[in-house]
Amino acid sequence: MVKLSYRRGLLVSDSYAPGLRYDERIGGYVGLPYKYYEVLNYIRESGLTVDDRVLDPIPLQALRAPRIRLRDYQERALEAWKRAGMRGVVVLPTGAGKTLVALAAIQEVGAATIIVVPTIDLLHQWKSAIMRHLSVTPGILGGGESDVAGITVSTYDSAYSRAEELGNRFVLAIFDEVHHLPSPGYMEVAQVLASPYRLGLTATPEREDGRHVLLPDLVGPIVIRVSPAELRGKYLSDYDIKRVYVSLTDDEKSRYESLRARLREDLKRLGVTLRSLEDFHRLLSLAAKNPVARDAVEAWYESVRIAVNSRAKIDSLRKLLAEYSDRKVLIFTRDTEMAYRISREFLVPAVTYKTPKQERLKILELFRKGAYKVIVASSVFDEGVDVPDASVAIVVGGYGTPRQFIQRLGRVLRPAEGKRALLIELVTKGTSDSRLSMRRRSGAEV
DNA sequence: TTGACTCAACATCCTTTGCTACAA
DNA sequence: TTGTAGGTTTCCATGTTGAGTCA
Repeated sequence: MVKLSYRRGLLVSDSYAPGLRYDERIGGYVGLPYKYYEVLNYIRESGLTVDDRVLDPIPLQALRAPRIRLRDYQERALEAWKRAGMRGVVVLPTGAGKTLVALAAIQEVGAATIIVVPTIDLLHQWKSAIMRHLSVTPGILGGGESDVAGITVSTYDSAYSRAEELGNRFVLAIFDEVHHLPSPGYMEVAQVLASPYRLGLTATPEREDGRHVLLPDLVGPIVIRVSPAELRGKYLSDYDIKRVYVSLTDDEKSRYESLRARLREDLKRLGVTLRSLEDFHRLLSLAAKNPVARDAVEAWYESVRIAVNSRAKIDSLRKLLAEYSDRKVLIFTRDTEMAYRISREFLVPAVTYKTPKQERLKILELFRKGAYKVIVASSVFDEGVDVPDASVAIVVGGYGTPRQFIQRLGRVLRPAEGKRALLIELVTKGTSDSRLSMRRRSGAEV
């Protein structure tokens, strides 16, 4: 008989299993609680019996709401997750109803569940979805609330600070926007939870730092992946993606070229070549001590700024806004400077991280009602914010990540009668901006 | 309760017209 | 005219958020 228990953020066993190590002080084998499922399976497969005292789930009132009706692809997602032992990541595009799949998973498991989300906005969205579809009031951890219940929604930060105390209280753990989970800090949330059943939700699992390779260990493998292209025209609005190429002005061009020459010269002096992201990281760490490296980084940063925020994009934007004056338009920029420049030039409201919360809500509300036809935003609307529907997205500037591109596209894909959405990318020819554009689209599959 | 503030954590951050070649 | 194809480590800047503190 093997004894298995949970003690202050640790899984404790009186006999060995993979993932556990011997601890002198405890006088037994210990490991991170997320190994519970594996350890339990290992012991059972070894033919031993287990005195399992790990989980102490919070009681959950019977879920009386009728079973959630799912669309065909949502049903496939749920089935794939169940087949994988109720562990894994479901990849669905923004607006395809990931939440419903998760709520159906809660009904399936029928036991204490924690849902972890990255923003307070999502905290509230989940709360209302749970009340609407499951007729249960969930506990809330985060945004000033601290209330634990059979179904609890928490921010990553609050879950992190209370993980030890809550580690063995939930049977199912759902991680919304699960691509955040592999970050060094948030990862500990997944590791301290003993929850044997796990569901990750995202539209874009891949991370620039490559840490998404940790997801199978923390949550489970990707069990289904549906791209926006598969749902267009039926469950998501049909769409077109266009590119509009612009050129630098003579003035910008000479500044851009002199900055690039400065960068090349600095790199030559340093004996550094930039062939990979690692090379660039090396340059960044060098810049902390070395003035030539610092100058190289400055020249690089400034040249990118010129390319991404070129004057011709403003002119091009003017034409596009006139052409689509009868439609709701979301403009996305790379930085706050360009967002405010566009806001001044076209007299449209701008939203950035500097916009006070109340003002942001007001702008979104007026956009929803149609009083505002155009909003310009930096990257604040990329994720975790309930942005009212628009039918045209104009990407003035952005990162080179497929994730941001997919998320921005997702902002115009909410289906409506007779709607055909449009995403227009403004790209400055012959500069690092075209490389960024290439990179973000190459991985996006849209 | 609110708002203003600070702090910590997270995310992004790469190649340059060359030299090839070929498909859409 | 545009797109294609690969190797693996700790922070120059800026942008963004949640939590905590204090008035």
